[in-house]
Amino acid sequence: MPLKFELIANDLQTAARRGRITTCHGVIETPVFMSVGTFGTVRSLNHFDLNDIGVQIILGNTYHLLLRPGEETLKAVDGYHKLICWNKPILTDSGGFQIFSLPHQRTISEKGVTFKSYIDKRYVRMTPESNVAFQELIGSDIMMVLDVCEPSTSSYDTCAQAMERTHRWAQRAKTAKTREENSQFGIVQGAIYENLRQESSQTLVDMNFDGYAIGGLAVGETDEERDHFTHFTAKLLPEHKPRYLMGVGTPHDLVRSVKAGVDMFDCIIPTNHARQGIAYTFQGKVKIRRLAHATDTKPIDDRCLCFCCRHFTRAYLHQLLKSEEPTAWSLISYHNTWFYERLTEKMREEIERGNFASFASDFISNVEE
RNA sequence: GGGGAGGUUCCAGAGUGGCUAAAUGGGGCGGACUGUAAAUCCGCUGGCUUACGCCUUCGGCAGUUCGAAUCUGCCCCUCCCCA
Repeated sequence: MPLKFELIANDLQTAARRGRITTCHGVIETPVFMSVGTFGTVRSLNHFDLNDIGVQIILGNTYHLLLRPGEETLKAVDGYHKLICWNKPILTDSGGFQIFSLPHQRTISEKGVTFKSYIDKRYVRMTPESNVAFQELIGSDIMMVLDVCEPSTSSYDTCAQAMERTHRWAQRAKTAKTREENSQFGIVQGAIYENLRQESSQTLVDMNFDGYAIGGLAVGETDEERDHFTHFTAKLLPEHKPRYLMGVGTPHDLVRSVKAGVDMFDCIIPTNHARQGIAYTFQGKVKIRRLAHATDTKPIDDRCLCFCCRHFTRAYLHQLLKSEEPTAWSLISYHNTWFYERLTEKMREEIERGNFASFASDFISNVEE
């Protein structure tokens, strides 16, 4: 059966809402942050870590999985959940973003896209239909349609054309879908043009997807534009379906976007920035590589209850980072993922308590970005 | 005591008459990263100045030269080998 989305509470002062998504692989409490696990693992964390942290759902990427392990392996092992030994929900991105963002050779036509594999240089073809078939083979709980992503700073005409193609591809993906248990989300495009966002939302809503993503943000626009278009687009999406803001973002982005009525997020920031030594806390960002932390015997955050903060000091993490020891990346990734999880958990509680607006404004004004 | 090597900007270490405020690393400081080809990338790092530029730097002192981190003499200091 397709996913079920229930609204548990609506904030009275903002568009924030508290919801619950039920999939074949379990329940997801929203707002939710989804950890990015492109290749089958949230980089430098293992499944025990993810379970301890309380990670509810991870992302996979159709583009990467098509190149490796590929169709044959996934068929042989009976899907991605089994391959990666993960029995909670998985959302798969279609790869639209990779086709847009990777600097390799590719040609995009109405039929689909052909690109050169960065692994073995072979040419790979992908159509909206083959993309769905592959995501069904993956066994994704939530499949994203193949979209056309443009930098948000592109011209109106470019963005309009990308959006229109995204719509046609969305319809084809919808038609190609054969399995009930793999839900499917449409992706709203339209860059930073209100009328395009409006048209895109309406068109996709008419196609009746299981949920809707706001795509094409965090690809070149300013923070203000991103915030504006998140609010603007979220409002256009149906109340009774999950809303997913793709690829976003910083802790501030999350709080602002929940306020706008977004239910789902994913972002590489907590794990990617962890590898650069950046730790996130309710007191702001901490750059562990700074000399100031070389002898700092405090944890990243002395109020944090995560494994890393309960056992290790900034001085130790600093030492590990300077020594390029992978343990640093795991520990800080652990902490950051824990922080994102606690942040979204906190937002869920505050929405339920009817206190979200004040929490959000405190967070935005007091926590250093 | 005899023989040898060397002292360069925070560190290591290039440079061995002008293109040198001095390569390259490291360290430090700052920045970027938002649907992960990221263990990545980009600045700055003697002083003053917005800048042009000026001033002070290559162990010390004294020379040679139009010009010296680079050549000469003396001095100081390190290290290695042999006794």
